Amino acid sequence: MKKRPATLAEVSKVAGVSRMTASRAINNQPGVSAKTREDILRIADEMGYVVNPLAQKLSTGRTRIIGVVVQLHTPFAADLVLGIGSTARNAGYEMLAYSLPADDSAPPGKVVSLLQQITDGVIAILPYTSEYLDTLAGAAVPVVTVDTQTDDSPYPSVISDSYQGGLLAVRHLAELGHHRIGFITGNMRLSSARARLQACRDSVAQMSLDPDPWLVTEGNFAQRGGFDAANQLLALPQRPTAIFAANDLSALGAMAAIREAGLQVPQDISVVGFDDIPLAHQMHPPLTTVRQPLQEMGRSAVNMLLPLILGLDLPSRQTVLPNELVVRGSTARLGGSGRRG
Amino acid sequence: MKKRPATLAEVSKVAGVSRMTASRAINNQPGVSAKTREDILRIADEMGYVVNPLAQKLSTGRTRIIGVVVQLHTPFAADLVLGIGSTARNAGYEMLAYSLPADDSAPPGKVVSLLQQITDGVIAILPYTSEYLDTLAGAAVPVVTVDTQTDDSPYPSVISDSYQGGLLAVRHLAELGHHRIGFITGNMRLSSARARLQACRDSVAQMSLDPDPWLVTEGNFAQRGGFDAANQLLALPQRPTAIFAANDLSALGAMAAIREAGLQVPQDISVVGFDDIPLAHQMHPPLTTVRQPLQEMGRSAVNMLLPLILGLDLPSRQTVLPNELVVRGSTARLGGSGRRG
DNA sequence: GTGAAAGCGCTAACAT
DNA sequence: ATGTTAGCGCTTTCAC
Repeated sequence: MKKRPATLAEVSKVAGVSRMTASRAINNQPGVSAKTREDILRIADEMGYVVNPLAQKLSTGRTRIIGVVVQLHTPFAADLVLGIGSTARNAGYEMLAYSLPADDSAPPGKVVSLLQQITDGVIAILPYTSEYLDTLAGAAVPVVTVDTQTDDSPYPSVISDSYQGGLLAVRHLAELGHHRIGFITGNMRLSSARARLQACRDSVAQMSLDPDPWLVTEGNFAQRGGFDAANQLLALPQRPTAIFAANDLSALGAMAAIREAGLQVPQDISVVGFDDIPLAHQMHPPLTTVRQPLQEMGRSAVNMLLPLILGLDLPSRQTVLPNELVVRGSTARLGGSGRRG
Repeated sequence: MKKRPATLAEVSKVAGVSRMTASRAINNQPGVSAKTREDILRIADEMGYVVNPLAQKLSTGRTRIIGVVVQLHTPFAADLVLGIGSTARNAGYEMLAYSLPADDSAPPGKVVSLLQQITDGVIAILPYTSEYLDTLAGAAVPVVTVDTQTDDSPYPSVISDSYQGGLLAVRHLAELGHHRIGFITGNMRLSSARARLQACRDSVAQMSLDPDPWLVTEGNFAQRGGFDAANQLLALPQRPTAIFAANDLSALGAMAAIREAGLQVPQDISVVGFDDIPLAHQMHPPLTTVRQPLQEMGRSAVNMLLPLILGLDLPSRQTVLPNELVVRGSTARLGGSGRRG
């Protein structure tokens, strides 16, 4: 227990060379004879030597660590971090995550400066309410943001295409024969919510679906909002045969409302969500939804960050990834009695 | 963009004092006149100065950062990390998380040495299959483990009391009038699974429940295992009126099996799980289950780690936290037709 | 091919 | 109350 790790100086001493030679050997740099190098490597290994990235950073400014700022208890966090971590590792970087507290209480400046002193670059996955964005501008290391909510970050960023995802959802319902489709919006302050709604509007026009404005109800991306909005839809003189909720949480709320009204999903009403949270496929029936490619988004973020770290220019400041429709049991052909058709 | 953060030397120069004086002022150490201190702090603030924890570590061996090793995509991770993070912050520490890859591919040695060079102490939340434990023994910084699975870590650790939790579950069912209770075990390699089973056995004996050995079926902590085990139970000549599954995933599997058999939860069979995963309260009916106090476990881990960091002795090497029964809709009074009684 | 010197940003220990 | 020296572990630069 508690034995200090070996230092370069110790290794070089045992090997009978200078620290520099040892450093060169260990970092695979030229200027060391094959034999010397081999000896040094063997000794270093025996002594369990591992470079101290901090000392390295102090000296060279690099640690080969990338930092992630994220609220870990957020539904998207796990998959994004997974994508980031594995991609980083493949590129020879390690990843360290800083989890923002739920209450926005951590001084943004502190977090960023902490991270930039440890890492070579930062990927920020930000709660949309945060003012961290401003602080990021002053960072000494490159920053890439991943945005699951607003779709309009001013920073080099990775987003998914909410509009395209909305299209996917509505088209799926239309193909099942639905033409009276209710829509539950998200928090309209977020551009993702607006994009999803716009996709609906455009689809309604292009596919000549029922244009009744009452079919658009306002949710807030929360379960309760979905529940209330669905109840409004169900109370319409002519209720919709399908509902597209702007996110899965709203969709769950909607399904609850539908059940409480004595109706069945998907027999009486089809429901589509957006996000594919883990819960989605565990529901009864499992939820048809639009999935953001979270792991891919994480990977893309790393792939944008690495060139920046090396001081290279970025081909484009924004990577937009397409969403994917995941068809499950909550949608069925209009009038069909079985699952889906 | 990209402006290097201010250094202590720069601040002290502007303030017209030596670096030491500035250092003392900024670190709230004695030996600086009130006025000088105030000036320095103001200037530091204006210049946006923040200590470089790496340099600090190099010099003092401390960073006031604690590290967490965890698989972030694991169900318990989020809550544990939340508890760790907030407690650490309250104590004036920051938290950085290293996420273990799913495939056990990260060389344990590297991870630990990386972390110990950046942090003052490490909290390890380990996948039970890992050999990280061995490596932790050689760490240069104190290590505390949080164990949601095995209940028997050789390190200073925080665990929850599986035996007590099992008692809670069975007693609840017994109080509802059930005396023929089926049990679905977990992966018996894990002591948590063994403790939960033992709690059942002891309860059966003490509460004079039906001792039929066929009522104990083997699961594996996975949904599929729960499904299969439940089918065995349902096939018994005299099937149980209640099932206690060793974790929520198994319980979900069991509920699916029950539904497929044309029976209803809780009217025909009550089901209790263990863990209180987020899904549990979203099920239909929502699952009655035993909850591990994850955030508290995180907090306890920090509270164990901090004294160790300061070189103090620990009152006890293991903190055992009680679990809590969360009664929801999946359990009902035997014979009662309504929800629960 | 190898080594000595200097410095990254900071602080403990020892002056003054 | 303040400053000076030395050194944490490493690498860059320049000399040999």
